Amino acid sequence: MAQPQTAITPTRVEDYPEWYQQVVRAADLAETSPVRGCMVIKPWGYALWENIQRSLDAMFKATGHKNAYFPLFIPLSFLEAEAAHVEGFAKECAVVTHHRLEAGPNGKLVPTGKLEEPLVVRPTSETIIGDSFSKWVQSYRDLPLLINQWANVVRWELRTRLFLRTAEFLWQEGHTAHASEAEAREETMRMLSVYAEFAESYMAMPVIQGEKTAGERFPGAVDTYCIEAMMQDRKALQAGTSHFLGQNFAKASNIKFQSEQGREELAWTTSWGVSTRLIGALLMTHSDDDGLILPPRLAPTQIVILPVLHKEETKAQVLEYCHKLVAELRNVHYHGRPLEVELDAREGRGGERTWEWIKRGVPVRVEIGPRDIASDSVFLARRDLGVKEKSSMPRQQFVSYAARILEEIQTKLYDRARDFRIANTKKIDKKDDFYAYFTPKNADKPEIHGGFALAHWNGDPAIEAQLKNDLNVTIRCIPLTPEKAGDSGLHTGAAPRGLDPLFAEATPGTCPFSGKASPRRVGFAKAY
RNA sequence: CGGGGCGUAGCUCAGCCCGGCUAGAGCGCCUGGUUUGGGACCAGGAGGUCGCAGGUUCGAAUCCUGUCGCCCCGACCA
Repeated sequence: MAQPQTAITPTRVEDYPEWYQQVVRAADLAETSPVRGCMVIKPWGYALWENIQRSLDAMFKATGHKNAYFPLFIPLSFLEAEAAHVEGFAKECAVVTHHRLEAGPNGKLVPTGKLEEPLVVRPTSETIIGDSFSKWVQSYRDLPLLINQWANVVRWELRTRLFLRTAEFLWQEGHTAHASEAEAREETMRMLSVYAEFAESYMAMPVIQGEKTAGERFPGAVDTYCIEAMMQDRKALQAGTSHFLGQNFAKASNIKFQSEQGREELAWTTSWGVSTRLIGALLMTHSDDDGLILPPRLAPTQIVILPVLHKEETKAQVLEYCHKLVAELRNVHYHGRPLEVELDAREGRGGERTWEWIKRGVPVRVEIGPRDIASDSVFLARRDLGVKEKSSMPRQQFVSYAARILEEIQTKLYDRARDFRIANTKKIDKKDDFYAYFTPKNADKPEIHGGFALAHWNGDPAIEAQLKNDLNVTIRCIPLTPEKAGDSGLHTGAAPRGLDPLFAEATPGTCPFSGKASPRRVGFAKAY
C-alpha cells in the first residue's frame, strides 16, 4: 500500500471542515449517534473532557464557588418569565409532553399520560436555578451566592458538527447572586478572566477577552462578555461566555433580599459557561495534518511507551525495562500531578501502533528496543515536532527532564498559536480593504482567507447587519482594556499571558463604513 | 424551514441509465504462517432482509409510487 503523505486526508488546506471531521474520528474522540444531532463521546474524548472539568472545577472552587445540581426539566411557565430569554431559546427547545408509554397497534409504543404543564429540557438553567435562589436568599447575609453546576443541556440545532454544535452537549453553568451591581459586575469579569486563564494556561489557546455587541448578547442579559480564539482556518470561535444579568432574572424569579438598611431589594445575578465545544476549539487550535495535538496539561496520556517487541528472545527484557521506566515516570510530578504514562505493549501492529498515538495527539512518545536498553537510553519523539525528528536520550536524563519537556511543549503550542493569530490579525481603515480581506479569491471553492480585523465602528447595529449580510463577518467582541479586565487572582500560567495590547488599544478614530466618529477599534471575523 | 445529493458487508464505495446465474471490491475483522527500529506480506475464513412499504414483470439492488433516514449548501445558533 502506498503510504500517504499525511495521516489525515484531506489536509487542512485542501478541505478544512472535512479535515476537522477526520481528526475527530482518527483521534477517536467521538462519533455520531443514532439520535440526530447528538454525539457519542468516546473514552479518549471523554478523558479529555474530564481533565478540562477537573482543572476548571479547581479554579471555580478556588474563587469561592460551590457545586450543586438542578433538574433537567424546566416548567414551561418558568421559561416564560423573562421575555427576552424566551424569545432567544423558543426556537430550539425540546419539550416533554407525556409521561407514559402504552402498547399501540402493530406492537408499537405510543406516548400517553399527557402532562398538565409541558416540561422543557433545559437549554440553560437561569430560570430553574433562579427559583431555588429565590428561596435561598432572604437577607443580605445570604449573599453573595456562588453556585456552579456541571450538566448536559439541549438546544435543538438543525445543522450540527461534533463538539462545535450538537443538540445535546455537556457544560458547566455558573450562577451567582449579589447584593450590589458593582459586586455582580466584578464577578462577571472575574469569571471571564478565569476562562481566559484556563484557555491560555491549560489549553495553550490564546484568547481575546471582550464584550459582545447588543446583537450578540445572551437572551436576557444586560452585558455579555466572551473569550474568542482564532482557529487555524482563521475563523473565530467563542470559547466561553460570562453574563452580567442585572436584575432581569432576579425580577423574573423573584430573588429578593433585605438589605442592611432593612429595605427589600432585588438581587443582581450573573451566569457564565463553557462547554464540550472547548474540545473542538482545542482541536482546531493545535492539530495538524497528522491528527490531534494535545497540550500536555490536558492530555489524558502525557507519555506513551512503545516497546519494540519484534524478537522473541528480547521481549521479556524489553517489557521489564519498560515497566520499570513507567514506574519511575509515575513518580515524577508535572504541574502538581503525577505523570500520566501509558505502556502500549500490543504486538504485531508495526508502525500502525505508533501512528495511532500520533493521531490521538499524545505529547511524548518513547520507543524502547534492545538497542536502547544496551545503552540505557530512550528514543524520544515529540508530537509538536515532525514525525521523523526523533532523538535518543539517556534514560536517567529523560526521567529527570520529562516534566520540563512537557512544559516546553505546552509553552511552544501556546506561542505557536499566538504567533499565528498575530500574523492573521490586521488593522483595517478602509471599507474596500475590509471587503477584500474577507473575500476569498476563489468564490466556488473558497480558500482559507481573512482572519481577525481591527476596525473602527461607530456603534450602529445596521452596519453590523450589513457586514453580516455581505461578508458573513461579525463583530466578535469589543476587546477589554486593562482597566475593565477582571482578575482571577489565580496564577497558573505557563508563560506571561494577559490582554494583547494590539486588541486592548482603545483610541478614537473614524468608522470606515459610515464615516462617523468611532470611540475605538473592535474585532471583526468570520465565526463558528 | 428552502435548494441539492445519497441510502448495497463494520467502514468507503462499485453495480442501477440499458431488469437476467449464487450481489462485488478495497479497507477493517477472525484463523494460520512469514516478517519486524516503524502505517508489513501470504493463504484461508466470517460477515449483506441491497433503508422500508407497495406496484409493474416470468424475474427487481436495478423500473414506478409512497415513505423513513442521513449528508451537503443556505437561514438560525455556544
